[in-house]
Formats: sequence, C-alpha cells, structure tokens
Amino acid sequence: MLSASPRSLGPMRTQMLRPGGGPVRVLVVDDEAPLAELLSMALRYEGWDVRSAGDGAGAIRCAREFRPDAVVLDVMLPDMDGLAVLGRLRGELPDVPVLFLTAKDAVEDRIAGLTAGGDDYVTKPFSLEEVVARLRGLIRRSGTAAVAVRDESLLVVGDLTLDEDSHEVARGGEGIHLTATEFELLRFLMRNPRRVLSKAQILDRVWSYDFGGQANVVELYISYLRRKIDVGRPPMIHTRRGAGYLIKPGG
Amino acid sequence: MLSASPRSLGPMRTQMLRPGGGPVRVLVVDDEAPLAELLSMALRYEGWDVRSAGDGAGAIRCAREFRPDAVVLDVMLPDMDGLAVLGRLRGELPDVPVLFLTAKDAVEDRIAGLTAGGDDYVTKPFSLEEVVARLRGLIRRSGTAAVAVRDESLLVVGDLTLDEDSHEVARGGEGIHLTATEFELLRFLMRNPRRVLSKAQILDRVWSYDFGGQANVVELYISYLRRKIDVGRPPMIHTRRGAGYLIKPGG
DNA sequence: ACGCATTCTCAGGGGATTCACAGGAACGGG
DNA sequence: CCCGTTCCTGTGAATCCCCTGAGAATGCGT
Repeated sequence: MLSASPRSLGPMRTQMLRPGGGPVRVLVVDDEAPLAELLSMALRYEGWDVRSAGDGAGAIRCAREFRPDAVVLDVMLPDMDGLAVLGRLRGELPDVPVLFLTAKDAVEDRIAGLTAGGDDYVTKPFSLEEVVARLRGLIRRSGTAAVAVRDESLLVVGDLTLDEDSHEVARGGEGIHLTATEFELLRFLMRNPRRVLSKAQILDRVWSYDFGGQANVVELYISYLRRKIDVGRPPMIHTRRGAGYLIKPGG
Repeated sequence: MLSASPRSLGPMRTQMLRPGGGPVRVLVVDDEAPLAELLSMALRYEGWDVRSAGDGAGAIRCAREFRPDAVVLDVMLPDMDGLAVLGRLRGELPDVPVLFLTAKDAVEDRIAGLTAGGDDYVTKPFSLEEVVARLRGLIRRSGTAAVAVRDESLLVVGDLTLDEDSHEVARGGEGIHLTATEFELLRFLMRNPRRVLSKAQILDRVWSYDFGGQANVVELYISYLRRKIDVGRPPMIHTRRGAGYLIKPGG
C-alpha cells in the first residue's frame, strides 16, 4: 500500500529496502504517546514502515508479528525495564538492532551494558535528524536490511563532502572541523540539495523537539557554517530572503 | 479523461488525480467559518474535492468517512489542540499529509514537532497562492495521490522557467533574481498561462487575505517583473486593458 | 577545579523589500 | 482630435529580514 515512497524531502534519494523488496520495518516503543507519534511520523517520512507500542508487553507482541528490521526503544517503560524488554526482544529477534532512548541523567553504565551488542542510543531531548541518522546507521550496519544501499554514508554536493559515519567534512579535499550542531545542520542541508528549507523546517528537524529559544539560532549557525565552508570560495549556501536557505554546487 | 477536468483556471494544466481516477480529496479544518469558506473555494478552484469541519471532533468524523488525500488543519481549535487532532487523524489515516495553519505570534514551541513528519505549515495571514502551492507540494510528495504528476516542481512557459523547489527562475537559461512577492506573482501567472487574470484575482491570490493597501501594488509588481524578465526580449507579460494581465510565450 | 569548546541570547546595523503617492504616458471612445 | 480612464513607473519612506559581534551560560575533558 505504501508502494510509493512517502518521503517528501530529497526525492532522488536512494530508498532503503529490505531483502524481500519492501520498505524497512521499524518498531517504536515509547509510553509518551505524543513523542511516539512524532517519531513515527519522522520515520515514515524516511519511507519506512513504522509501528509503535506503548509498553514492553505491547512491544514484544508487536515484534513477534511485525518482525521489524530495527527497534527504537525507550528504556523507561511503565511495565518493565529496558533490560527486560531487550532480553525478550532478542528472544524473538536475535539480531535486530536497537536504538535506545534515554533521559540525559540516566546512569551511564546501564546504557553501556545495553548497547554492548553494537546498538546505539540517543538522549532525550533529541533532534529528529539525529535519531534518523543513528537509525539509518544501525540498519545499514546490521546488514539484515539495507539492500539497495550504495555508499550511503557519504553525502556529496559539488566539492563538498560529508561522511555520516566518520563525521568528516571536507571541501575540495581539505578537511573542515564542525561542531555537533553545525554538522547536523549541514547534513540536513546536504540531504536536501537545491531545495529551499525554511528556518522553521530547519528548526524542527535539527534542533531538539523541545527547543524553545529564539528562531535566529538558525541564522547564527548558517553564519558559522558559511565561515567554515564558504570562505573565499564560490558560496554554496544561499539565502532566499523571505523563504529560507538552500545548498547547491556553485554554478 | 483530463478533458473532464472541473478546473476553471488553466485548462491545459495537468490535473492531480488519485489512484482511482477521481479528483484529489482535501479536508479543511478551521473554526473561523469565513476563512474555511475562502480556503474551500480556493481549493475547489484547483479542481479538488473539498470538505470542511469546524472543530476537532468534526474533523475526525469527516476523516473517517471522507478519507481525504490531504488535510488543512488550524492548530487552534475550540475543542482540542492541534497535537490531539493530529494524533486522532493519524489513527484514521496514518499517511495523510497535513498542512497546518498557525498564527504568526503563536507559541512557536508547540509548532515545533508538529511538522516533523514531512508535513508543512503556513502562518496566518497567508496568501491563497502559498497555501495551494504548499498543499500541491505535500500531495505530490506523499505519493498516495498524485498520479498525473510529471516533473511537477518545474513550471515552464516558453523559455521562462520557475522551479518551485529551489525558487530559481531563469529566462533563456539566464538566472534571474526575484524577491519573495515577485516570485509568488510570477508563479501565479505561470500556473495560468495564456489566461487573463484580473488585478482583483491576483490581489486575492498572491497577497494575504487581510491585505488592506492600494490596489495598484499589482501594477507595481507587474512593472518590477517586466524589468526582470521582459527586458530587451520579446515580452511575455501582456496587459489586457480593462481586464487584467496574462503571460504567454512570445509569438 | 580549571580551561577550553560549544551553544545560545541579545542587540546593533545594513541592506533588501514592500508599499504609498503622484506625475506622466498610453489607450480608447466619442 | 479631445478627454477621461487606465496603466506605468520614479521617488522615497517605513519596515522587515538577515548578518554578525560580544558575551553569558553551559557542557566537557583533563
């Protein structure tokens, strides 16, 4: 039914597919309904087939019948703790990669134990761009899905390259150091080349879902990025006054 | 079958159709009746099948039976808030794209997240042209409807091109810089080539619905546009004295 | 605890954009 | 050919949008 890709940004992007040919399947487990909803939408937007559960029991049940290729799992659930859910999950799906969601102040060693198997985690509040990127990384590396995957981790726009695995950025072969936020912003731009992105879109996607600050942080970080990648070169980041920003190869 | 198009403007325009063959269905949800009416008319004018609801409960009910291909949703509703409506809506129609309407000065942080799924939004007061353009974009990208879709983001009239994604405009291959208002005006003209558009129509469509200024802004902006796209070339923007303006390829 | 990196707020400034106004040009009917 | 109407466009002011420096607050590693 979802045969056509529901992605809206980045129409030319290669679509991740599972071996059978259908879209990658992801299970979202979180008891905060709005957050689960937000995540589900963002992941569907990637072209993935998403289901969600609000507690551990539901997660196990859904895992059994849905057989997802990846799981996004909140470690704080009402009925059972993260470790228990993980154990039962692995009973059903031994090799499924898991992305944990955890509060900032959670005990670090617990997480370290959970992610020992090559899984990953992000702390709340997270940005959607970050969750999607981590999940893509997990799926790609797991090898169970991810068939139609080229050199997926490298984004290229003109002579500008960004490696989503190593987080290395270079323009004209010369390496460029970016901070975490700068990197996320540039990744979002580069994943949508030649497309005007409004400041609101950027804010929604790159900043945490609970960010309540001034909207001009976007302008500020665009300014930072330009200093680092557009200095003394044909500029690639362009302003569309009244509309937003876009990145494109100089020409 | 395209000849049976109910559109009144632009007979040659490709008509968006849903997979079954019928017109695209859109649900408008807004408690301000005049505004809902205005929107509905503008969307019917696009050849779409439109229904409207004045509150969240009505929206859910209508979504269930009407099964729209897209939804226009005011985030401020009398009975429930935007996120709640969105949640219930998605319960009925998991993949329907949503265009949010929001007040300019609304609390920004409640918007953040709403648009995460690839949805979009416009701030009040908006122009109808903007709403229609955004909605077309959402429908086109959602893939559920949008069958008769070519290279939709590019408008072409003679040697003049306008890209709705990158906001780039060129005549004879040469790039042209337009301001936001000039861009919207040209888009409206190009979406209705060879058709006379009255100043009133243009004002209603391109300017915000609460614009209270002088009617000759249209003349002024036509003048701006001519300087930029018709300078020293066979003119494409023509005046029909007493009637309005139209754009057509020189010849 | 200390220093450095990073994130973000605030505010000033500059330039682009929008728009009103008004005089002049073009048009069309008589 | 005259005149009223409609349209075009120069000028200028107000506003809006965007850029960026300075510095506070926070986080992070040593």
